[in-house]
Amino acid sequence: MKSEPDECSIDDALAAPGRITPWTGVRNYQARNFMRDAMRPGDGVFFYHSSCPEPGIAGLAEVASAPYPDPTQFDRRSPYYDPKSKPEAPRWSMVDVRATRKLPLVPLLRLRRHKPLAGMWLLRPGARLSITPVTPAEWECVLTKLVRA
DNA sequence: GCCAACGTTGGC
DNA sequence: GCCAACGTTGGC
Repeated sequence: MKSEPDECSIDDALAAPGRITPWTGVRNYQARNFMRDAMRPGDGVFFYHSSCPEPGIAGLAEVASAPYPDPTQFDRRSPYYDPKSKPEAPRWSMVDVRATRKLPLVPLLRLRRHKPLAGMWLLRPGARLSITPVTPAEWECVLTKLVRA
């Protein structure tokens, strides 16, 4: 899951009450579908820093709730307000995320150079999705081969 | 700040 | 349902 460290860094997420970050504001259908249809409480999450001087995996987290409607879609004062979404048929879902641990940064460049990860959704050419799936093999690979002690 | 890639919108 | 225009993302 991508987060701009200016908005919410891994340090911010670890300092939040209960280490919980409500993952509001996703307004892309494919990313929403991953949260709504594929994520389960306890699933592992790479906390990725994007749009910053050193993009890369900055920490670990886990899915901490079932999917539920994102309340910001109904909040007129929110930048994520969606006038076309109705409370009786919410358009946007979210999950809560619990930060578990900060990692020595695994830079995007190192991910790209590691051939076994070539198929990772995050690394696909032109990939912009803020939420992308990680296979068990990719998870293990990052943790055992790329995280410096 | 640039720009390529991609998603969304809306006219037809 | 097509497609051009536009907006956004995000690495560089």
